[in-house]
Amino acid sequence: MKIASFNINGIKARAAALERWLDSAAPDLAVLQEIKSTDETFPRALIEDKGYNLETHGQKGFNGVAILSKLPLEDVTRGLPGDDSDTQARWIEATVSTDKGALRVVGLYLPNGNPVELDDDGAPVAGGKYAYKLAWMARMEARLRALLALEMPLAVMGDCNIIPQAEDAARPDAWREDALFRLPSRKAFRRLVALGFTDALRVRHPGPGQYTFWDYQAGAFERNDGIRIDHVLLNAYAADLLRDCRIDAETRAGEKPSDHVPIWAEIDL
DNA sequence: ATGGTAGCACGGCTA
Repeated sequence: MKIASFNINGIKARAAALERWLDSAAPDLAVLQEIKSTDETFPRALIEDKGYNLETHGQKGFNGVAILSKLPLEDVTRGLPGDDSDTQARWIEATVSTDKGALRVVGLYLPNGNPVELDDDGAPVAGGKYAYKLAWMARMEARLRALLALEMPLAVMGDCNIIPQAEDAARPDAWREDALFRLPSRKAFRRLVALGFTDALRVRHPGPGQYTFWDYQAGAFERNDGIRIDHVLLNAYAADLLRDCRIDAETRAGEKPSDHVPIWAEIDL
């Protein structure tokens, strides 16, 4: 089973690019981020006409996540628990089953967190975007603990808005104070991974220079000024089934591309 | 310190 994650940066603007990728990569399941669409206005036919089931968790204008799958999507849940006042659509879950077993899948769009606002003591300013990012990651930890307790294969995939290590950026020094790379962000992410996850790309293809995002501005892609922020995290049950993991970087060179590219994993299920 | 690009939706926010 080939599972993938792709931040498409607007489903309406990305119809052609998404279609090209679905036809060439042919994932069995994919989580999408930044659909920037409500559930009602999502162009479902684009995906359903290719034989995929589709579940969306949308929002007008911003954010929004979705899961598409050739297998039926079971036990679908929407939203990250832990804060009823949070209206941002950044989390969706579903289960798929084959004759070999079942897989629980999380599709997530972790908050960017910029601009970083700190008080005089260096603490994140309450109500600011950076405080929201860290609080969201604390809620994510609680949900991941509950999912790990299911003791079944689990894939947590999406735009994590975290550069895990210096080797995951072409110019790490340019990101030192950024919400994607500053030390408290990396520590919070490391804490999540340490709950019991494997970074699928890192174990299959270790080393620097593997990016999933290049800014639209200042010719970042042409200069290969990229960062690795889209991740496939597998619990031990799923990591035991991992065959391969790759980044489809060539999609960034296509017509009207997203600023992110897909990452996929082949799982023996 | 600023500006550079893109999406949504048509003004300004988000990234």
